[in-house]
Amino acid sequence: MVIARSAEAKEVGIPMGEPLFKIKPLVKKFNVQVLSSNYTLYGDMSHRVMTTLEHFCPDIEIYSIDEAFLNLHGFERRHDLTDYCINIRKTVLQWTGIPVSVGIANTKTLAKLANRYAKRNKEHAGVMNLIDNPDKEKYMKATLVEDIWGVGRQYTKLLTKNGITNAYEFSQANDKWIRKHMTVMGLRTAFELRDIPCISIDYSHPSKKAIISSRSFGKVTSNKQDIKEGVAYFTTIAAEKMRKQKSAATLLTVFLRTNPFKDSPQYHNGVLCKLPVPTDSTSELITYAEKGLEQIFREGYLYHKVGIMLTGLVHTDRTQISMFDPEDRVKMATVTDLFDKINKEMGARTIFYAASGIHRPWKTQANLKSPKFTTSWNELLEVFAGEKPDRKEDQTLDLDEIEGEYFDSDDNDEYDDTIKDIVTHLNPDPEI
DNA sequence: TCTGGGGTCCTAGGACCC
DNA sequence: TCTGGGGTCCTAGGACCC
Repeated sequence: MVIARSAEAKEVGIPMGEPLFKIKPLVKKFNVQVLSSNYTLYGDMSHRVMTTLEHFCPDIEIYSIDEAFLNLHGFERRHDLTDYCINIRKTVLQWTGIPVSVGIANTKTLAKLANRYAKRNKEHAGVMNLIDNPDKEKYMKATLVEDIWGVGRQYTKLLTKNGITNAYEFSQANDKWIRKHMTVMGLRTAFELRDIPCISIDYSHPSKKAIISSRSFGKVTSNKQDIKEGVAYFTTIAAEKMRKQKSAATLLTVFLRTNPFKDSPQYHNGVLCKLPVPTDSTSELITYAEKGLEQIFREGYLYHKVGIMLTGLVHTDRTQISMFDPEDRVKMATVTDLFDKINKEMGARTIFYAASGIHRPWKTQANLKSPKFTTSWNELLEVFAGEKPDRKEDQTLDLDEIEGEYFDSDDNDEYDDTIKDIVTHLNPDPEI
């Protein structure tokens, strides 16, 4: 499915949200380069960009993988803000190869608006300053309501119906009307467009309140075993993410559904499991997730997607224990720690619960994935002077092949010893 | 005739964001 | 053949408490 496009792809008419098979002719005709998403690579590059930005301004809110707000308050005394940001842009490009655009304004909403023009209009060189800008009203009038940060599809419909079509008109609309129809969120947006800051910059990295892990299957399946594996797999992923932010879950939701784009019989359902004691243990969570699945699974449907969600998150240091808890939590924590350490040092899924599947036939397709150039030794970019030497292994190894090599290798004894070494190194207690 | 005032927690749904 | 994944905030209503 198309989830991001370059300017060139937009130009030849590649639409957002279309499944690839529907746009094959366009792709062929214009030789459009198609890539499966590679979040490891994007995460690493994002981190490099953000680190670069911190050189210029320590007060930074990392808003998403590709956006950040910098608080330049006070910088105007020593710098021309536009020049300063042109320099930021230049440096990010030089250090990371990533082109960025910068919008400058007194509020976040206006900065986002400015950014749109910085990005689109070549003449602005990627930077656009709306502070004391004589053309500010002109730009606001040229911005459709649907392009305002905080105005989505539904509000666009509502506003258009009421004769409000651009950002300027929205900023001038009646407060009571906005409050009534768009709640305080809408009113905050309107205030921000009037240059009154209502959305503060959040420098803290608040921990997540919910963690979801779900995926569409590469192929629909009615096989309960596959679905059970999927549930265990997604639970593993979510639990690892949760442990990284030192949280434990009190609630676990399991959900599954058939393919809504098909004419086949439809079914979707979810169930919320209350955990007796907040936990971050993968094995315990898998147990509950499987119990949840038992409750909602129905035979005879072609399932397309399953997932789990962890909520009611509390800090691991502040969990309420139970007097009647049958589990040995100390032992469980030791196992979990070791599990995470091995996977951190040896690579993801070096050790995993068999419940989460080995071959995972239901795996999502990602046939066109780019290499993890910056985070995997096996996938480093190679540069050759002259002709490329003959090599057995291809540079863009498929994950399956990597796993295959690993497990099929003849020297399994050596492999076992390595594992043993690592385990004793990490935890010298022979009991564990 | 006339029936208070101030809270919490939970769930579901709706809007938005990247 | 084939249609993404992961989040946040706000509101309203029901059930309950003192």
